[in-house]
Amino acid sequence: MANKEVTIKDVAKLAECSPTTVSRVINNSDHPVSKDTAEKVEAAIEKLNFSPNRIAQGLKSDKSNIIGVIVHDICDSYFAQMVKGIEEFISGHEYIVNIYNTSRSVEKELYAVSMLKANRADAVVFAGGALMDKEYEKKMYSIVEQLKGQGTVLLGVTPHPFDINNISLGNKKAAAIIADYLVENGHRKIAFIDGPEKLYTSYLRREGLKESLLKHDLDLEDELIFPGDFSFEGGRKAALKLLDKIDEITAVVGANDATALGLIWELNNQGIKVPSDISVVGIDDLPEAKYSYPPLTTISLPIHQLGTNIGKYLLESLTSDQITDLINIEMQLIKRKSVKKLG
Amino acid sequence: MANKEVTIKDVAKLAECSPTTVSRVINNSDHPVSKDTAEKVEAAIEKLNFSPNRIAQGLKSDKSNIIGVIVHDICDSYFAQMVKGIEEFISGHEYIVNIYNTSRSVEKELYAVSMLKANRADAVVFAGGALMDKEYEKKMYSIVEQLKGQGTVLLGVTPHPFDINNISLGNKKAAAIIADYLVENGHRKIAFIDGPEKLYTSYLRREGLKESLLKHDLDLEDELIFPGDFSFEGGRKAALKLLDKIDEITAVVGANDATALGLIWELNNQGIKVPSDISVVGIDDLPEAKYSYPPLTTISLPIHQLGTNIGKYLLESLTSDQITDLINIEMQLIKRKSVKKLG
DNA sequence: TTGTAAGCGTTATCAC
DNA sequence: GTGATAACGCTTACAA
Repeated sequence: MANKEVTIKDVAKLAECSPTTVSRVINNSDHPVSKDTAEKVEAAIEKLNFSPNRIAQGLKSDKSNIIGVIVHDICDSYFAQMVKGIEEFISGHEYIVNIYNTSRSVEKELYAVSMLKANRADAVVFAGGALMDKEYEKKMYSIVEQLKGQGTVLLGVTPHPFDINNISLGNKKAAAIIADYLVENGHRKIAFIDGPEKLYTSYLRREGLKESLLKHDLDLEDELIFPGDFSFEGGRKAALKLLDKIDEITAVVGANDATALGLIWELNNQGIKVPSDISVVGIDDLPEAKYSYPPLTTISLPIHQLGTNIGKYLLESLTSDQITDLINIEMQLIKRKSVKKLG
Repeated sequence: MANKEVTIKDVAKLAECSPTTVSRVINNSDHPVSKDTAEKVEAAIEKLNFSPNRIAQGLKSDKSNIIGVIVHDICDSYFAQMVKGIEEFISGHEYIVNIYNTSRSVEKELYAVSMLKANRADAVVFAGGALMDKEYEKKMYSIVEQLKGQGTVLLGVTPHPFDINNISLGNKKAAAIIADYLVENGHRKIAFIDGPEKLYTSYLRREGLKESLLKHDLDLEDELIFPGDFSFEGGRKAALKLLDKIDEITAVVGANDATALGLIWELNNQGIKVPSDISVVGIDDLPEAKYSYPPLTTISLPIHQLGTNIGKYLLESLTSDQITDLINIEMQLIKRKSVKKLG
């Protein structure tokens, strides 16, 4: 910007009419405009390469056309998929998709939300899971309420500790399905590579596994829960720590696919065969999950489709008055080659 | 938005002063304000949870605080890295990072740019390579000129066919380094898996390889150039086509890492050993390149750092008057295990 | 069918 | 130190 901008006035002057008329033309207003003037206006717009200043329109209409998307890490395939889905749907409808990477830092989450508030975002998607942190909960609660006061459409993926519409991803259920499947295949001693410590999603997946195992009278022992961080590297490191207990266990569940993939890689690297020596399962079904050695058995959460659903939901909430459908995500156990059936 | 927004007037009323004074406080203006009133204003801001409407500020100051980033596909690790780098730097400075996925479609590229124009973006990064397409060149040229007229800061990664500041990634040089290395290792018959057809980056990498091979009196034969699309899947498909010629060639260059990785995977899958049966090289050095079987020899382009450099450059161009440094990217041959030294 | 004027929330200019 | 007022580019009553 900064330089000289073509405004509605310039168009009006060239078309020899008032700015009002120009406005009516560009907005296809139902207020009548004679064909003659309309054509003159169109011609002027064309000639001047005019496009209405959406900032100004936004100020007037009390809409920013900004949709904030808060993720933990766009380099994580999981988030990239989701963001892409959202963007596909939303950005084609003249919205600005504004992303924030927070690295699961409380500070950055708060920063993102305050920016979004200051920019009067029309909608905000909390695409990353909630943080289990007192400060996060308290301050987020407050600012989210302010956002609501502004009329912002809010949507969370997985539960969040403030009062917004949350899409359930069925994290507990996913882990439960895995537990059942593993037990069904004769596994009794199962280890778990955890997700990020403060992340609620980690908690849900861990507890889901624990609870379901308990139903089979099995324990997820504390010393078989290894720390992780939802990353490939985290999975690799966990594999190294797992080595000590490798003879005690027959299967490992990674808190997500990235973890499971890193796990498999390092296990292979250490000469341990998957699944003959040990079985591995993940959650997410990332595109790369089918290309590991062996291909990863996992739970598919259709993340990209979730993204487009989110986009659709937002668009409906923002523009139409009809009640929008709930968003349902169907998960599915994808049986590939990383689990062995035990005698 | 839509509901009731807290404005500077509300703050003024509560602090018993004029909006002007409030404005001076929130902007740390050098215009004097008594300590007393300043405190009352601060208190009122606190109490009302006021944050200035950046849309309105933008209208006034002729700045949108929007930085557009146009990529081909955010799910592509290459772009995810770059966007993350840009976002890290930029978004912390109160800018809105607005991304567009264009899937290398002329239409979507144009759409993105016109949106960015309408939103009076302060800066636009053409993060994806240029398309080799007449319509793209012509229409882009026109709208880019309009953007320039608005004072938008423009930056291209790799050359673009319109007059903007472009960062050279050294695509030709990267391919040349690979050619030299392969020849040095005794390879004479080399195949190439191409990138997307209309993409200028593909052209550069292909020509770089061709030219450098020629210096060694070697030919990159047309029938040894296989189509690809910069994706893992594309690499896999190419591997299948390559099978026919497998006995003629000793090495394959993937136009990027994703391609090379897909190639290696499918080659393994077909029982062909890398590098003992055939050598494979990529370009980019994605994080995942070191985890293939065998780890991929490639050229490292520090994409994430490039992203932060871009962020820095934009910020400087936008805010400071001092001349900004050029952005230099150092490439490097990363020798891993996918190339065999021939007799 | 067209146009005038007020106002969206902010800030720069110019008084006082 | 403080505050009216106009203006940014646009839209929306309200007139004509």
